[in-house]
Amino acid sequence: MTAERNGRPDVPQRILDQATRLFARHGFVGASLRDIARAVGIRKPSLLYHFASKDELRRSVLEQMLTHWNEAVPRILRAATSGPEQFDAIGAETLRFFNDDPDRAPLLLRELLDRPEEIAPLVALRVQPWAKIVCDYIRKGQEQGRVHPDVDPEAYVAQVINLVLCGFATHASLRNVLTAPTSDGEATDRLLREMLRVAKASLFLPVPAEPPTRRPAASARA
Amino acid sequence: MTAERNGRPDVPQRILDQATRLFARHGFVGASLRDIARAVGIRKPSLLYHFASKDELRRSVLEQMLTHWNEAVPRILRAATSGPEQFDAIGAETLRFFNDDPDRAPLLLRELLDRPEEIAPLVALRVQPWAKIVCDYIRKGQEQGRVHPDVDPEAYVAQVINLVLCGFATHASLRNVLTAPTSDGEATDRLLREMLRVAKASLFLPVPAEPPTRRPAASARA
DNA sequence: CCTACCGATCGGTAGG
DNA sequence: CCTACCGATCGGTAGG
Repeated sequence: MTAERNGRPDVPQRILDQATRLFARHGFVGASLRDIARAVGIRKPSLLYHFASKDELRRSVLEQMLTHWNEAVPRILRAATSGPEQFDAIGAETLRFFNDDPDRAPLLLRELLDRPEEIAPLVALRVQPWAKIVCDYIRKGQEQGRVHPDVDPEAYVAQVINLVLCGFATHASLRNVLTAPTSDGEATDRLLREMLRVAKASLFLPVPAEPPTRRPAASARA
Repeated sequence: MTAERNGRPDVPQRILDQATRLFARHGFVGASLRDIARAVGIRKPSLLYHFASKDELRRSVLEQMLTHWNEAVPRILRAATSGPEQFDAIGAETLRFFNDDPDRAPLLLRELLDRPEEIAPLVALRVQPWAKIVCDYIRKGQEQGRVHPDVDPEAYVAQVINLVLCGFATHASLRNVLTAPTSDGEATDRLLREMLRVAKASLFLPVPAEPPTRRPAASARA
Protein backbone atom coordinates (compact mmCIF):
# COMPACT_ATOMS: atom_id res chain seq x y z
CA MET A 1 0.00 0.00 0.00
CA THR A 2 1.36 3.38 -0.96
CA ALA A 3 -1.39 5.56 0.52
CA GLU A 4 -0.88 7.24 3.86
CA ARG A 5 -3.13 6.87 6.86
CA ASN A 6 -5.17 9.97 6.13
CA GLY A 7 -7.11 9.79 2.87
CA ARG A 8 -4.45 11.55 0.81
CA PRO A 9 -2.14 9.55 -1.47
CA ASP A 10 1.57 9.74 -0.73
CA VAL A 11 3.83 12.18 -2.49
CA PRO A 12 5.15 9.97 -5.33
CA GLN A 13 1.58 9.03 -6.26
CA ARG A 14 0.48 12.65 -6.20
CA ILE A 15 3.42 13.52 -8.45
CA LEU A 16 2.40 10.76 -10.87
CA ASP A 17 -1.20 11.98 -10.89
CA GLN A 18 -0.33 15.60 -11.57
CA ALA A 19 2.29 14.64 -14.15
CA THR A 20 -0.30 12.50 -15.94
CA ARG A 21 -2.72 15.40 -15.99
CA LEU A 22 -0.23 17.99 -17.21
CA PHE A 23 1.52 15.73 -19.75
CA ALA A 24 -1.90 14.88 -21.19
CA ARG A 25 -2.97 18.52 -21.37
CA HIS A 26 0.24 20.21 -22.53
CA GLY A 27 2.49 17.43 -23.76
CA PHE A 28 5.82 16.27 -22.37
CA VAL A 29 7.87 19.32 -23.38
CA GLY A 30 4.95 21.68 -22.72
CA ALA A 31 4.64 20.68 -19.06
CA SER A 32 7.65 21.75 -16.98
CA LEU A 33 8.86 20.11 -13.78
CA ARG A 34 8.13 23.41 -12.04
CA ASP A 35 4.47 23.25 -13.14
CA ILE A 36 4.13 19.69 -11.95
CA ALA A 37 5.83 20.38 -8.62
CA ARG A 38 3.63 23.41 -8.05
CA ALA A 39 0.49 21.37 -8.77
CA VAL A 40 1.63 18.85 -6.17
CA GLY A 41 2.53 21.56 -3.67
CA ILE A 42 6.27 20.96 -3.46
CA ARG A 43 9.44 22.42 -5.06
CA LYS A 44 11.10 21.13 -8.15
CA PRO A 45 14.20 19.66 -6.43
CA SER A 46 11.88 17.72 -4.12
CA LEU A 47 10.19 16.24 -7.15
CA LEU A 48 13.58 15.23 -8.53
CA TYR A 49 14.29 13.42 -5.28
CA HIS A 50 11.43 11.01 -6.07
CA PHE A 51 12.02 10.78 -9.82
CA ALA A 52 15.63 11.09 -10.91
CA SER A 53 14.85 12.90 -14.16
CA LYS A 54 11.96 14.24 -16.20
CA ASP A 55 12.28 11.32 -18.55
CA GLU A 56 12.08 8.83 -15.70
CA LEU A 57 8.90 10.59 -14.55
CA ARG A 58 7.49 10.20 -18.06
CA ARG A 59 8.30 6.50 -18.14
CA SER A 60 6.74 6.03 -14.70
CA VAL A 61 3.57 7.81 -15.79
CA LEU A 62 3.33 5.55 -18.82
CA GLU A 63 4.06 2.45 -16.83
CA GLN A 64 1.32 3.29 -14.34
CA MET A 65 -1.18 3.70 -17.14
CA LEU A 66 -0.20 0.40 -18.74
CA THR A 67 -0.49 -1.26 -15.34
CA HIS A 68 -4.04 0.05 -15.07
CA TRP A 69 -4.67 -1.31 -18.55
CA ASN A 70 -3.36 -4.70 -17.51
CA GLU A 71 -5.78 -4.67 -14.60
CA ALA A 72 -8.65 -3.88 -16.95
CA VAL A 73 -7.81 -6.62 -19.46
CA PRO A 74 -9.06 -9.54 -17.33
CA ARG A 75 -12.40 -7.78 -16.89
CA ILE A 76 -12.54 -7.23 -20.63
CA LEU A 77 -11.68 -10.82 -21.47
CA ARG A 78 -14.17 -12.09 -18.91
CA ALA A 79 -16.77 -10.00 -20.71
CA ALA A 80 -15.70 -11.71 -23.94
CA THR A 81 -16.48 -15.24 -22.77
CA SER A 82 -19.81 -16.00 -24.35
CA GLY A 83 -23.30 -14.77 -24.99
CA PRO A 84 -24.75 -12.80 -27.84
CA GLU A 85 -23.80 -9.40 -26.40
CA GLN A 86 -20.07 -10.17 -26.12
CA PHE A 87 -19.22 -7.23 -28.31
CA ASP A 88 -21.18 -4.74 -26.25
CA ALA A 89 -19.55 -6.05 -23.08
CA ILE A 90 -16.05 -5.72 -24.51
CA GLY A 91 -16.91 -2.28 -25.80
CA ALA A 92 -18.35 -1.14 -22.48
CA GLU A 93 -15.30 -2.31 -20.53
CA THR A 94 -12.89 -0.74 -22.99
CA LEU A 95 -14.73 2.56 -22.93
CA ARG A 96 -14.77 2.39 -19.15
CA PHE A 97 -10.97 2.29 -19.13
CA PHE A 98 -10.73 5.60 -20.96
CA ASN A 99 -13.67 7.09 -19.08
CA ASP A 100 -12.19 6.31 -15.67
CA ASP A 101 -9.41 8.79 -16.36
CA PRO A 102 -9.95 11.23 -19.23
CA ASP A 103 -6.20 11.86 -19.39
CA ARG A 104 -5.38 8.38 -20.63
CA ALA A 105 -6.40 8.76 -24.25
CA PRO A 106 -4.66 12.10 -24.91
CA LEU A 107 -1.56 10.96 -23.02
CA LEU A 108 -1.25 7.79 -25.07
CA LEU A 109 -1.98 9.60 -28.31
CA ARG A 110 0.66 12.25 -27.57
CA GLU A 111 3.23 9.57 -26.85
CA LEU A 112 2.39 7.84 -30.11
CA LEU A 113 2.95 11.13 -31.94
CA ASP A 114 6.11 12.10 -30.06
CA ARG A 115 7.91 8.79 -29.74
CA PRO A 116 6.37 6.26 -32.13
CA GLU A 117 9.43 4.04 -32.23
CA GLU A 118 9.48 3.76 -28.45
CA ILE A 119 5.76 3.51 -27.75
CA ALA A 120 4.50 1.34 -30.59
CA PRO A 121 6.27 -1.86 -29.48
CA LEU A 122 5.31 -1.15 -25.87
CA VAL A 123 1.65 -0.79 -26.78
CA ALA A 124 1.86 -3.74 -29.11
CA LEU A 125 3.07 -5.91 -26.27
CA ARG A 126 0.25 -4.95 -23.91
CA VAL A 127 -2.50 -4.84 -26.50
CA GLN A 128 -1.47 -8.10 -28.14
CA PRO A 129 -3.44 -10.47 -25.83
CA TRP A 130 -6.52 -8.27 -26.06
CA ALA A 131 -6.17 -7.98 -29.84
CA LYS A 132 -5.61 -11.71 -30.28
CA ILE A 133 -8.84 -12.55 -28.46
CA VAL A 134 -10.77 -10.08 -30.54
CA CYS A 135 -9.21 -11.33 -33.78
CA ASP A 136 -10.03 -14.95 -32.92
CA TYR A 137 -13.55 -13.88 -32.06
CA ILE A 138 -13.83 -12.15 -35.41
CA ARG A 139 -12.55 -15.14 -37.37
CA LYS A 140 -14.88 -17.50 -35.55
CA GLY A 141 -17.72 -15.12 -36.32
CA GLN A 142 -16.72 -15.14 -39.97
CA GLU A 143 -16.83 -18.95 -40.08
CA GLN A 144 -20.25 -18.88 -38.49
CA GLY A 145 -21.45 -16.24 -40.92
CA ARG A 146 -22.16 -13.67 -38.22
CA VAL A 147 -19.28 -11.39 -39.22
CA HIS A 148 -18.66 -9.73 -42.57
CA PRO A 149 -16.38 -12.03 -44.55
CA ASP A 150 -14.30 -9.09 -45.83
CA VAL A 151 -13.28 -7.83 -42.41
CA ASP A 152 -9.48 -7.80 -42.06
CA PRO A 153 -9.28 -8.75 -38.38
CA GLU A 154 -5.93 -7.20 -37.48
CA ALA A 155 -6.55 -4.06 -39.49
CA TYR A 156 -10.05 -3.81 -38.02
CA VAL A 157 -8.66 -3.96 -34.51
CA ALA A 158 -6.09 -1.28 -35.34
CA GLN A 159 -8.78 0.99 -36.75
CA VAL A 160 -11.05 0.51 -33.77
CA ILE A 161 -8.14 1.42 -31.50
CA ASN A 162 -7.69 4.53 -33.62
CA LEU A 163 -11.36 5.33 -33.37
CA VAL A 164 -11.55 4.94 -29.60
CA LEU A 165 -8.24 6.63 -28.84
CA CYS A 166 -8.88 9.64 -31.04
CA GLY A 167 -12.55 9.73 -30.13
CA PHE A 168 -11.78 10.13 -26.46
CA ALA A 169 -8.73 12.33 -26.93
CA THR A 170 -10.55 14.90 -29.06
CA HIS A 171 -14.18 14.49 -28.16
CA ALA A 172 -13.98 17.65 -26.06
CA SER A 173 -12.88 19.54 -29.16
CA LEU A 174 -14.86 17.87 -31.88
CA ARG A 175 -18.26 17.62 -30.29
CA ASN A 176 -18.72 21.30 -31.04
CA VAL A 177 -17.97 20.69 -34.66
CA LEU A 178 -21.43 19.21 -34.71
CA THR A 179 -24.39 21.52 -34.71
CA ALA A 180 -24.33 23.53 -31.50
CA PRO A 181 -27.95 23.13 -30.28
CA THR A 182 -27.15 20.08 -28.19
CA SER A 183 -25.91 20.27 -24.64
CA ASP A 184 -22.38 19.07 -23.94
CA GLY A 185 -23.45 15.86 -22.28
CA GLU A 186 -25.84 15.04 -25.06
CA ALA A 187 -23.22 15.68 -27.75
CA THR A 188 -20.79 13.37 -25.98
CA ASP A 189 -23.47 10.71 -25.76
CA ARG A 190 -24.22 10.98 -29.46
CA LEU A 191 -20.54 10.70 -30.33
CA LEU A 192 -19.96 7.71 -28.08
CA ARG A 193 -23.08 5.93 -29.26
CA GLU A 194 -22.13 6.48 -32.90
CA MET A 195 -18.59 5.30 -32.19
CA LEU A 196 -19.89 1.99 -30.90
CA ARG A 197 -22.44 1.75 -33.70
CA VAL A 198 -19.77 2.26 -36.37
CA ALA A 199 -17.56 -0.38 -34.78
CA LYS A 200 -20.44 -2.85 -34.61
CA ALA A 201 -22.14 -2.19 -37.91
CA SER A 202 -18.88 -2.54 -39.80
CA LEU A 203 -18.26 -5.88 -38.15
CA PHE A 204 -21.49 -7.86 -38.05
CA LEU A 205 -23.60 -9.06 -40.89
CA PRO A 206 -27.16 -7.74 -40.63
CA VAL A 207 -28.33 -10.73 -38.62
CA PRO A 208 -29.89 -13.30 -41.03
CA ALA A 209 -33.15 -13.01 -39.14
CA GLU A 210 -33.12 -15.95 -36.77
CA PRO A 211 -34.14 -14.46 -33.43
CA PRO A 212 -36.52 -16.49 -31.25
CA THR A 213 -39.92 -15.97 -32.86
CA ARG A 214 -39.09 -14.85 -36.35
CA ARG A 215 -39.82 -16.43 -39.68
CA PRO A 216 -37.11 -17.21 -42.25
CA ALA A 217 -36.60 -13.53 -42.92
CA ALA A 218 -36.65 -12.52 -46.61
CA SER A 219 -39.15 -9.68 -46.24
CA ALA A 220 -38.40 -8.58 -42.71
CA ARG A 221 -36.88 -5.12 -42.53
CA ALA A 222 -37.71 -1.84 -40.83
CA MET B 1 3.38 33.88 -57.64
CA THR B 2 5.70 33.46 -54.72
CA ALA B 3 8.21 31.11 -56.34
CA GLU B 4 11.47 32.44 -57.65
CA ARG B 5 12.76 32.01 -61.19
CA ASN B 6 14.88 29.00 -60.42
CA GLY B 7 12.88 26.00 -59.28
CA ARG B 8 13.30 26.71 -55.58
CA PRO B 9 10.45 28.25 -53.57
CA ASP B 10 11.12 31.64 -51.99
CA VAL B 11 12.27 31.95 -48.40
CA PRO B 12 8.90 32.49 -46.65
CA GLN B 13 7.49 29.42 -48.37
CA ARG B 14 10.52 27.34 -47.42
CA ILE B 15 10.10 28.52 -43.82
CA LEU B 16 6.44 27.48 -43.88
CA ASP B 17 7.34 24.08 -45.31
CA GLN B 18 10.01 23.32 -42.72
CA ALA B 19 7.87 24.68 -39.89
CA THR B 20 5.02 22.42 -41.00
CA ARG B 21 7.35 19.44 -41.00
CA LEU B 22 8.91 20.13 -37.62
CA PHE B 23 5.68 21.19 -35.88
CA ALA B 24 4.07 17.98 -37.12
CA ARG B 25 6.98 15.82 -35.94
CA HIS B 26 7.86 17.46 -32.61
CA GLY B 27 4.92 19.69 -31.75
CA PHE B 28 4.83 23.46 -31.42
CA VAL B 29 6.88 23.72 -28.21
CA GLY B 30 9.11 20.84 -29.25
CA ALA B 31 10.29 22.51 -32.45
CA SER B 32 12.43 25.60 -31.81
CA LEU B 33 12.85 28.57 -34.12
CA ARG B 34 16.53 27.66 -34.29
CA ASP B 35 15.68 24.17 -35.57
CA ILE B 36 13.35 25.57 -38.21
CA ALA B 37 15.81 28.24 -39.31
CA ARG B 38 18.58 25.67 -39.57
CA ALA B 39 16.38 23.39 -41.70
CA VAL B 40 15.75 26.32 -44.04
CA GLY B 41 19.41 27.29 -44.10
CA ILE B 42 19.15 30.72 -42.46
CA ARG B 43 19.57 32.18 -38.93
CA LYS B 44 16.85 32.61 -36.40
CA PRO B 45 16.67 36.45 -36.58
CA SER B 46 16.25 36.16 -40.34
CA LEU B 47 13.29 33.88 -39.80
CA LEU B 48 11.79 36.43 -37.42
CA TYR B 49 12.09 39.04 -40.13
CA HIS B 50 9.56 37.08 -42.21
CA PHE B 51 7.32 36.00 -39.33
CA ALA B 52 7.10 38.42 -36.44
CA SER B 53 6.80 35.73 -33.76
CA LYS B 54 6.71 31.98 -33.32
CA ASP B 55 2.97 32.16 -32.79
CA GLU B 56 2.46 34.05 -36.02
CA LEU B 57 4.47 31.35 -37.79
CA ARG B 58 2.18 28.73 -36.25
CA ARG B 59 -0.93 30.57 -37.41
CA SER B 60 0.51 30.94 -40.90
CA VAL B 61 1.29 27.22 -41.09
CA LEU B 62 -2.25 26.41 -40.07
CA GLU B 63 -3.72 28.91 -42.47
CA GLN B 64 -1.74 27.45 -45.36
CA MET B 65 -3.01 23.98 -44.55
CA LEU B 66 -6.61 25.16 -44.37
CA THR B 67 -6.13 26.96 -47.66
CA HIS B 68 -5.01 23.70 -49.23
CA TRP B 69 -8.08 22.05 -47.72
CA ASN B 70 -10.29 24.72 -49.24
CA GLU B 71 -8.74 23.97 -52.61
CA ALA B 72 -9.47 20.27 -52.17
CA VAL B 73 -13.10 20.75 -51.16
CA PRO B 74 -14.42 21.61 -54.65
CA ARG B 75 -12.81 18.43 -56.01
CA ILE B 76 -14.41 16.48 -53.20
CA LEU B 77 -17.83 18.00 -53.73
CA ARG B 78 -17.58 17.47 -57.46
CA ALA B 79 -16.92 13.83 -56.70
CA ALA B 80 -20.08 13.83 -54.59
CA THR B 81 -22.40 14.88 -57.39
CA SER B 82 -24.00 11.65 -58.47
CA GLY B 83 -23.43 8.06 -59.40
CA PRO B 84 -23.44 4.96 -57.28
CA GLU B 85 -19.79 5.26 -56.26
CA GLN B 86 -20.12 8.73 -54.74
CA PHE B 87 -18.85 7.52 -51.44
CA ASP B 88 -15.70 5.99 -52.87
CA ALA B 89 -15.01 9.16 -54.80
CA ILE B 90 -15.38 11.35 -51.69
CA GLY B 91 -13.24 8.94 -49.73
CA ALA B 92 -10.52 8.82 -52.37
CA GLU B 93 -10.33 12.62 -52.60
CA THR B 94 -10.28 13.05 -48.84
CA LEU B 95 -7.56 10.46 -48.42
CA ARG B 96 -5.63 12.16 -51.18
CA PHE B 97 -5.57 15.38 -49.16
CA PHE B 98 -3.82 13.69 -46.25
CA ASN B 99 -1.63 11.58 -48.51
CA ASP B 100 -0.37 14.58 -50.48
CA ASP B 101 1.43 15.81 -47.35
CA PRO B 102 1.86 13.28 -44.54
CA ASP B 103 2.42 16.16 -42.10
CA ARG B 104 -1.15 17.41 -42.33
CA ALA B 105 -2.87 14.83 -40.14
CA PRO B 106 -0.38 14.91 -37.23
CA LEU B 107 -0.19 18.70 -37.38
CA LEU B 108 -3.95 19.08 -37.17
CA LEU B 109 -4.24 16.43 -34.48
CA ARG B 110 -1.55 18.12 -32.38
CA GLU B 111 -3.30 21.44 -32.65
CA LEU B 112 -6.56 19.85 -31.57
CA LEU B 113 -4.80 18.44 -28.51
CA ASP B 114 -2.85 21.61 -27.68
CA ARG B 115 -5.39 24.32 -28.39
CA PRO B 116 -8.87 22.79 -28.66
CA GLU B 117 -10.67 26.03 -27.88
CA GLU B 118 -8.83 27.84 -30.68
CA ILE B 119 -8.77 25.12 -33.32
CA ALA B 120 -12.18 23.51 -32.97
CA PRO B 121 -14.20 26.52 -34.22
CA LEU B 122 -11.65 27.09 -36.97
CA VAL B 123 -11.96 23.51 -38.19
CA ALA B 124 -15.71 23.61 -37.73
CA LEU B 125 -15.90 26.61 -40.04
CA ARG B 126 -13.89 24.98 -42.83
CA VAL B 127 -15.32 21.49 -42.46
CA GLN B 128 -18.90 22.70 -42.18
CA PRO B 129 -19.67 22.85 -45.93
CA TRP B 130 -18.07 19.46 -46.49
CA ALA B 131 -19.89 17.98 -43.50
CA LYS B 132 -23.21 19.47 -44.54
CA ILE B 133 -23.03 17.87 -47.96
CA VAL B 134 -22.18 14.51 -46.46
CA CYS B 135 -24.95 14.79 -43.87
CA ASP B 136 -27.53 15.68 -46.52
CA TYR B 137 -26.27 12.78 -48.60
CA ILE B 138 -26.69 10.47 -45.61
CA ARG B 139 -30.21 11.68 -44.84
CA LYS B 140 -31.25 11.31 -48.47
CA GLY B 141 -29.78 7.82 -48.42
CA GLN B 142 -31.79 7.05 -45.31
CA GLU B 143 -35.02 8.16 -46.97
CA GLN B 144 -34.21 5.99 -49.97
CA GLY B 145 -33.39 3.04 -47.75
CA ARG B 146 -29.78 2.82 -48.91
CA VAL B 147 -28.34 4.01 -45.61
CA HIS B 148 -28.77 2.50 -42.16
CA PRO B 149 -31.69 4.26 -40.49
CA ASP B 150 -29.89 4.46 -37.15
CA VAL B 151 -26.91 6.43 -38.45
CA ASP B 152 -26.57 9.74 -36.58
CA PRO B 153 -25.31 11.86 -39.50
CA GLU B 154 -23.40 14.56 -37.59
CA ALA B 155 -21.92 12.10 -35.12
CA TYR B 156 -21.02 9.76 -37.99
CA VAL B 157 -19.16 12.54 -39.77
CA ALA B 158 -17.31 13.43 -36.58
CA GLN B 159 -16.26 9.82 -36.06
CA VAL B 160 -15.11 9.40 -39.63
CA ILE B 161 -13.01 12.54 -39.23
CA ASN B 162 -11.55 10.96 -36.09
CA LEU B 163 -10.88 7.76 -37.94
CA VAL B 164 -9.15 9.40 -40.87
CA LEU B 165 -7.19 11.94 -38.83
CA CYS B 166 -5.91 9.44 -36.30
CA GLY B 167 -5.48 6.76 -38.94
CA PHE B 168 -3.09 8.91 -40.92
CA ALA B 169 -1.41 10.52 -37.93
CA THR B 170 -0.49 7.23 -36.29
CA HIS B 171 -0.47 4.72 -39.12
CA ALA B 172 3.33 4.79 -39.08
CA SER B 173 3.26 3.72 -35.44
CA LEU B 174 0.28 1.41 -35.33
CA ARG B 175 0.84 -0.62 -38.45
CA ASN B 176 3.48 -2.56 -36.56
CA VAL B 177 1.01 -3.33 -33.81
CA LEU B 178 -0.40 -5.76 -36.34
CA THR B 179 1.39 -8.98 -36.94
CA ALA B 180 4.82 -8.23 -38.30
CA PRO B 181 5.02 -10.56 -41.33
CA THR B 182 3.68 -7.96 -43.75
CA SER B 183 5.87 -5.41 -45.48
CA ASP B 184 5.38 -1.77 -44.56
CA GLY B 185 3.59 -0.88 -47.76
CA GLU B 186 1.29 -3.83 -47.47
CA ALA B 187 0.43 -3.05 -43.83
CA THR B 188 -0.44 0.52 -44.79
CA ASP B 189 -2.63 -0.75 -47.58
CA ARG B 190 -4.46 -3.10 -45.27
CA LEU B 191 -5.04 -0.33 -42.75
CA LEU B 192 -6.29 2.13 -45.35
CA ARG B 193 -8.52 -0.42 -47.00
CA GLU B 194 -10.03 -1.41 -43.68
CA MET B 195 -10.51 2.24 -42.76
CA LEU B 196 -12.60 2.80 -45.86
CA ARG B 197 -14.43 -0.48 -45.39
CA VAL B 198 -15.38 0.41 -41.81
CA ALA B 199 -16.64 3.81 -42.89
CA LYS B 200 -18.72 2.29 -45.69
CA ALA B 201 -20.04 -0.82 -44.00
CA SER B 202 -21.26 1.18 -41.02
CA LEU B 203 -23.13 3.52 -43.34
CA PHE B 204 -24.81 1.53 -46.07
CA LEU B 205 -27.46 -1.12 -45.79
CA PRO B 206 -26.35 -4.39 -47.38
CA VAL B 207 -27.83 -3.54 -50.78
CA PRO B 208 -31.35 -5.11 -50.96
CA ALA B 209 -30.41 -7.22 -53.97
CA GLU B 210 -31.87 -5.16 -56.77
CA PRO B 211 -28.84 -4.32 -58.95
CA PRO B 212 -28.97 -3.05 -62.56
CA THR B 213 -32.63 -3.22 -63.54
CA ARG B 214 -34.20 -0.89 -61.02
CA ARG B 215 -37.90 -0.90 -60.40
CA PRO B 216 -39.76 1.61 -58.18
CA ALA B 217 -38.29 -0.16 -55.16
CA ALA B 218 -41.59 -0.44 -53.34
CA SER B 219 -40.91 -3.95 -52.09
CA ALA B 220 -37.56 -3.16 -50.57
CA ARG B 221 -39.05 -1.76 -47.41
CA ALA B 222 -41.90 -3.23 -45.37
C1' DC C 1 11.87 17.99 1.64
C1' DC C 2 14.24 22.89 1.20
C1' DT C 3 17.33 27.20 -0.66
C1' DA C 4 20.65 28.50 -3.76
C1' DC C 5 22.68 27.93 -7.86
C1' DC C 6 24.40 25.88 -12.58
C1' DG C 7 24.91 25.89 -17.86
C1' DA C 8 21.98 25.45 -21.82
C1' DT C 9 18.45 26.88 -24.50
C1' DC C 10 14.28 29.33 -25.29
C1' DG C 11 11.80 33.37 -28.03
C1' DG C 12 12.84 37.79 -29.24
C1' DT C 13 15.49 42.55 -30.05
C1' DA C 14 19.20 46.05 -31.49
C1' DG C 15 21.48 47.56 -35.01
C1' DG C 16 23.37 47.33 -39.18
C1' DC D 1 19.65 38.66 -44.33
C1' DC D 2 23.57 38.85 -40.52
C1' DT D 3 26.23 39.22 -35.60
C1' DA D 4 25.71 40.16 -31.00
C1' DC D 5 23.06 40.24 -27.26
C1' DC D 6 18.79 40.22 -23.85
C1' DG D 7 15.91 38.30 -19.85
C1' DA D 8 13.28 34.21 -18.86
C1' DT D 9 12.89 29.60 -18.25
C1' DC D 10 14.38 25.00 -18.88
C1' DG D 11 16.18 20.40 -16.52
C1' DG D 12 19.25 19.28 -13.13
C1' DT D 13 22.84 19.62 -8.97
C1' DA D 14 25.10 20.94 -4.36
C1' DG D 15 24.51 20.78 0.08
C1' DG D 16 22.06 20.59 3.95
